[in-house]
Amino acid sequence: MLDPKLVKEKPEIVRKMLADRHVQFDFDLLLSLDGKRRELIVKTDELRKLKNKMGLDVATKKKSGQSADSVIAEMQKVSQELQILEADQIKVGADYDRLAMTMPNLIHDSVPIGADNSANVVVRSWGAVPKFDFKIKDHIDISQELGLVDLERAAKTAGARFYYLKNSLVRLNQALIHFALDFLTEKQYGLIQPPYMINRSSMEGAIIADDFENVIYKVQDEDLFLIGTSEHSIAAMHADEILEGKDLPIRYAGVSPCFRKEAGAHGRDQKGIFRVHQFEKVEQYVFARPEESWKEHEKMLAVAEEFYQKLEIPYRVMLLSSGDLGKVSAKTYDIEAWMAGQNSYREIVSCSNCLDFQTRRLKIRFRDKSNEQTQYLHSLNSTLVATTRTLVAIMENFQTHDGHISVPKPLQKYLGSSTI
RNA sequence: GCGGGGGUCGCCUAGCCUGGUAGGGCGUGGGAUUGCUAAUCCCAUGUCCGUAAGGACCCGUGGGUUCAAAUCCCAUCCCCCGCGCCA
Repeated sequence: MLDPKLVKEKPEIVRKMLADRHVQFDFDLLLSLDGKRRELIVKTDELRKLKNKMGLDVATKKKSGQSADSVIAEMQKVSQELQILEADQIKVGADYDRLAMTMPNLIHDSVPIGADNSANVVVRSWGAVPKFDFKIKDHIDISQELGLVDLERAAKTAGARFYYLKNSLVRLNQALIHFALDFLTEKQYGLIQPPYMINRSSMEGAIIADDFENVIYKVQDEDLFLIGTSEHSIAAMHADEILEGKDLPIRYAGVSPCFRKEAGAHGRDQKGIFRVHQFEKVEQYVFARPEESWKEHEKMLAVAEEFYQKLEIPYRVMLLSSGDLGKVSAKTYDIEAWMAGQNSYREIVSCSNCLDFQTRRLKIRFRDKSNEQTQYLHSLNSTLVATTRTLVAIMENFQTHDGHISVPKPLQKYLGSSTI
């Protein structure tokens, strides 16, 4: 959610953002609702003032033994009038909120302007693309031949985009998680294993309405939703809190399964475990002071890059354009890993600065001294590792001529072997 | 799941029975006083609308009763204690 003051005072900034993002949004309606909303606030406030004054009058009269009947009769009228006006105010307020909650975040100046991902910019590349002196396979073939994934049976029991991991791939999956947690622990991140289901109001803090349709699974008959990432749980964790400035920045390493509908992804990455409804992820989530969030953003990206360098997975860093940017994010870097079997770079990390967009929705503020004005924090999130996609990269890049997989060095100790 | 207790403006707490401006303590900031420190005293310390003056809102949440609700009634969420069930 954007600062209502900014929306009112500098609408041209919002209009430019909407144009740059190429989103449909009825901003004029929002402005007119905002005007109505303010107008009704003033009117009801005045009526309440009158009512409060009369109430006092009644109390004083009664105490001194005088009759308050005429004031009470008058108050009755005012109360009725107020009730009607209040109903109006609630309706307009709700309309405004509903619309305002769907408005995307501001865009940072450094973000390239463009309609879609074709305007994304390569920031840098790391690592040499591996060369093979034999005919390489993709992760589907490799995993089938080594008995590491069963897609057919998963289709039978759960549907498309599910999988049974088997044998050493189960261990490799766990090894990635274990390594990622050790890696972030060393960097002083606090470990968090969050609720995998959260209620609607918490979920609304982290995401925008469309996502409920396209990515989030709902639990039947309960006010509960399966998280699409631990980001959702962790964002809401400090809702309605005032944090102490001395504790900032707060850096969390979230670990959880992630559940995603993948609606609208029909036909893309249909087979294999690249795009699935469920996977494990270790996530970086940071609450920072506003003036420090851009520094933290670069830091999180650097942490993610270091992780893939340790795994020796070649990658490139992309800066997403305005049209490709997620709605809650003001700036996003993706890390795309080289995937030999697909002969291309594919997304494995998304690193975003959401500014005060999420914290404003969730009322997460801070201050240095208890009598100071509170400020909204900035929140940032970045993948450290989403296991299935990294498993794809490992299987494809580390395949050997005899049809096996060599295990990246940092994972060997967790796995207890150097090949699969 | 059942029975009992509870949720008050950063933290603690009074008020609820008996409806009528939410009071106190702590913390924090400022000021006064004081060789220094400490102690003491005064003021400030939530959200929203407003350029401001000012005003409204705020007692877990949502309804209801009433001229008027922190207070009475109903529903609901969460926490604590006991019982039951349970990996």
